[in-house]
Amino acid sequence: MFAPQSRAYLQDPAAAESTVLEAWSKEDLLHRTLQARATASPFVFYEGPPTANGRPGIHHVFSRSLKDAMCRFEVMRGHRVERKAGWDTHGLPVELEVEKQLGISGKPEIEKFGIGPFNQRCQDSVFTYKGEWEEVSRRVAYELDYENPYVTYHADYIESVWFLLSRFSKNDLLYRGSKVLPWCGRCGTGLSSHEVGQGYADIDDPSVWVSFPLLDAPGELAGAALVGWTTTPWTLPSNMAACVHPKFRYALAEKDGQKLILLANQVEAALGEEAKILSDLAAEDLIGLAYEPLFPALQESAGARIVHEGSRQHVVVADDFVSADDGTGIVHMAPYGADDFRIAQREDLLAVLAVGEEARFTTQVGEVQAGTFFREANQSLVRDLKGRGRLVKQQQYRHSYPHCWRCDTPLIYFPAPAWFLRTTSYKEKMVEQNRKIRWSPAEIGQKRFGEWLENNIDWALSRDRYWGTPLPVWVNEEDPEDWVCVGSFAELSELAGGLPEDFDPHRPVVDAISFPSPTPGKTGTMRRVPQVIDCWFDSGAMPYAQYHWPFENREKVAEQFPADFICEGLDQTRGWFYSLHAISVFLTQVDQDLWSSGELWGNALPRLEAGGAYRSCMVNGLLLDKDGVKMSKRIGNIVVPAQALSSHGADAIRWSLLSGGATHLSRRYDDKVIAEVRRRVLGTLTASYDFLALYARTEQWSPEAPRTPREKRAVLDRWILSRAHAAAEEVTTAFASLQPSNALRVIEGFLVDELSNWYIRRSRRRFWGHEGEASQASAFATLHEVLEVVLRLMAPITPFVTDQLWRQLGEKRDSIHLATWPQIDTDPCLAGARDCALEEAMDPILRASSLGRAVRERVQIRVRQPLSRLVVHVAHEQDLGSSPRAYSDALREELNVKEVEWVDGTPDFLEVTAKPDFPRLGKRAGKDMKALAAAIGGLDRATVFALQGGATTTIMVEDRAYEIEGADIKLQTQSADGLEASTDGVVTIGLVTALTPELEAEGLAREVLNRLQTQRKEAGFEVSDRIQLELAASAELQQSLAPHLAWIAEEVLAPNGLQWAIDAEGEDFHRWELPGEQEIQAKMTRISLETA
RNA sequence: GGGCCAGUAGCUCAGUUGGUUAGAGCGUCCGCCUGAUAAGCGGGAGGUCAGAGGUUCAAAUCCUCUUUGGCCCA
Repeated sequence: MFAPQSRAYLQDPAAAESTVLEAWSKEDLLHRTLQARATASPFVFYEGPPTANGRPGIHHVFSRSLKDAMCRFEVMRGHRVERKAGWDTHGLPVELEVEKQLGISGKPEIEKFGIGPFNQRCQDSVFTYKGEWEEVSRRVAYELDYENPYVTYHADYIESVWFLLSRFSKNDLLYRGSKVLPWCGRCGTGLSSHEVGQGYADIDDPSVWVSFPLLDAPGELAGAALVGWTTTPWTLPSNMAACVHPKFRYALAEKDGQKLILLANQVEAALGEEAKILSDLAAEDLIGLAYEPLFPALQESAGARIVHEGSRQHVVVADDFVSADDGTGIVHMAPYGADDFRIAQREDLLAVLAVGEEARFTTQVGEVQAGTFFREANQSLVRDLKGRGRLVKQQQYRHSYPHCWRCDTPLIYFPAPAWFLRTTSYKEKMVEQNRKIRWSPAEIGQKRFGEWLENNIDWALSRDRYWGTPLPVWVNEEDPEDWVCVGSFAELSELAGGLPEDFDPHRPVVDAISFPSPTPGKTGTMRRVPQVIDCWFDSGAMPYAQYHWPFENREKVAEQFPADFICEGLDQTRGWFYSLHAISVFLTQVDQDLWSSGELWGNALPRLEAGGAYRSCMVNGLLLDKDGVKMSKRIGNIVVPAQALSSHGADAIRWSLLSGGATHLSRRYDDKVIAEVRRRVLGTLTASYDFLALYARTEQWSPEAPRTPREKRAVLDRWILSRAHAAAEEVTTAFASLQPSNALRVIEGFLVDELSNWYIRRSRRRFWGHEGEASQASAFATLHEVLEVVLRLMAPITPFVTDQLWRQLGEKRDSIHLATWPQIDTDPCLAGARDCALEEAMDPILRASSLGRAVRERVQIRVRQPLSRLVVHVAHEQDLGSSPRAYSDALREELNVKEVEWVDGTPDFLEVTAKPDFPRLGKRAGKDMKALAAAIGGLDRATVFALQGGATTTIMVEDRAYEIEGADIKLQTQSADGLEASTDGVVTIGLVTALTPELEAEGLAREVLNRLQTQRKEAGFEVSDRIQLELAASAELQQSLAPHLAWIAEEVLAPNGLQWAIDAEGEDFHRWELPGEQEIQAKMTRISLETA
């Protein structure tokens, strides 16, 4: 108890923290915390699973500190917070890493290697950095249960995912379609967007303007042709429609007797100067018109593939994706493009491909033979069109085009078969449910996430990959429309007549399972589709799959759903935030069949709360380096968590990450800022504790000592307790409203300014008993209580140092993390401690002392020199809840004056002017405000003071009368002559600076005392050591000091008084200069307690 | 190209429902204090609140446009 901590902690925080960590693991703190809250109401937290095949970075420390702080806060508030860890283990990044390890690349090589061995490698690799993750988590005190994590590749987890998919299927929300992917024909695979991003290169393509003669066009459009523009002539055989922008204006132009239609401002660029504009057209004039196809209908040729059945073809449609910047404002549409495909579905267009998965033509088109590589067809297609008079213009066009990052082959955009979830069918429910989520910051939910939901498109669920949850869909070989989505291993076992022992649902085991069609009247074998599912679905399924719901733990999930709180990075908006939301809204609000009977497979199925998967969501921004540059391996500005933690300690890092700026903004990580936090915040905290501990030790104060009732404590004590109450209230609000950085600001202000720099500094003498025993007891009790409050307020943020200090504040204490939060209405230290009147009264004191120091500096009189009198005037003093005059002593000591004089009425040394209270009068006066402000500014001194005394006055603005009372004005005081004065507009002080010989002598005495105290410290004496003291000085100085010798002796703990030395020549004598060209010498020796 | 966010002192950031002296920390200069602080305190200098326009008696705050940066999407 009360061992010093500050020095050790600041010098080597990592060492100090490791001691605490050892204690936690010895005490098994995590489990004891859960046990202590076993019957408490749950606060549900979901851990967003990280991928363990990448190393943890400092940005993970950021989000983990946030999550941990919020959870610790809720635990202290009395909730049970289960913290199940989780690992995201599937997906492309894992596969790419394994490909790199194996030195292979691309799907053909993976299949050559074998899907089984490949997936085994994936599974082995996903926990490569698991140990590092756990260590970083442990080291930053991210309290998480790593013993029972959920793992997305575990069979149980996958089975839950299958169940959810089968529910989508049973609600007819799972369907097969096509998805346009960037596709490499050589590798035979789709590429993810980040792969595409790696492979852009400049390429020359023909840029062609092609005419589409209208069929059966009305009026002046008869005989006219649309002009479409494209840089991919190879897509023209698949042309299915022409698209205009619904808001653009088009022109009917004439050139060489041909009537052509295109954007008005592109006429000259496309057709040349000789073209004439005949008339202006709106998009509506064109929409729905049919035109002559460019090539014979593809659907009739063998080898072409229909990717979207539709009843319309070769018509004009409209969409606002059309750009006016290049081209003609009329876009040729073919099924090789995401926009094109989307519009084809909406407009019921027939979409037919002439190019297949190998990026080669699959059918003959004109001179182009089947088997031609797509780009090589460009030239002959253009020649063909030219020959038929359909080519309006041609150019070469250099542009940036995506290439396969593996083999440099130009990519095509290609509609591949894919499975979708029809999320659009319940979009409104998702939007509505989102409004109930508490977002921090709110605008992410309303805007970024909300608008993303508004523009929801069906979830493209399938991936043509290997390492992932297999899509549990089996299709009849003979009839593609006969398919089934399997919802459990038992169901699969029943269909397939048994499963292998220790069934691993991954590929390729699952691919081998086939069974006869279960559909009555159907023959044929059911085989699994080759795809796996988007791993975002895996992680979005975690509320259920982490407990193998609904196969097990039904009650548990009912309790642990939804989450009260989740917290992840901004990049999760379209990731985890969405997948959690989409699945939960479907399951709890769309799938009524599931819940209608209240049971499943004969066992009770507790209904989950209808709605989203989380009630509140905190979003954090990116972490940049100290110069605001994104961290990347390439630049080498990565901050390695282990290094940062060992040099600064976790507390300082946690504090600085949580304190700066709004959490959702990207922020910088700077070592200097963290070192500053360590000094300013943690240094002040430990020093405040050390102060208490030092005097508790030397004065033998015990926390068990009877406590002075609060009403009998000194006003300063009651003031700091009241401030602690206010701080606790604000901190609680900040945490509860998901704004932890506000909490830190409040704590810092309270700790540094109010507790350390005012309360402790002003109370020091009381601790060593100079103000009497009652005052000492009151001070000890108060500081002990306030430290207990501030430690608990900080515990969620800086869990190490707070626990370490907490355990020092009493005998054999348990961890602070098992303590209860300082609730303002129930905490014994805080309940009823708020005294606003007292706080109001302290404010002028703080202002006056600040002003007083400023005046002393201006007139160059140091604070050690006593002055006779301080005059203070406080504007509106009578409106304060209690009088600041109660703190006269604090002010007197702080400014070292003999007397504080409080003046009221109309003090002579003040000039005073009035200003209107704008918020108050603005509402009343409105447009007259300016005139009224001028009139108030012109009020004379007598009137202003009269108003302060309760009188009223009437001010006319034109013919409107305004009755003005004291509360309507604010005083601006300025000091006049007579005193050295200063003002901040509220408090005005005057300092009498005249020095008498007595004051000068006392000033000298204090100089001497200061030198002696400094010497005591330099000599390494304990604060309670008694000393023997010999002094030497001139006769003149001896005379000046004479009246103060007893006082000096008392202050420096020299029980035998001061002796004047005859001979001060020895080495033991120190010599100091004093103001006034005086000097003094002293010899100091420690004496034992017995002789004292 | 679209959406969202941000731009306040040299740096990092506060700034409430619009209210008239725009604050803090760091840095810098000057001074002070110390029987808690590898510290601390006070003061000075430092601001076109990114720019322009608008609404209002009153704008850092609300609206529009411009501009710069970040993130997401295409």
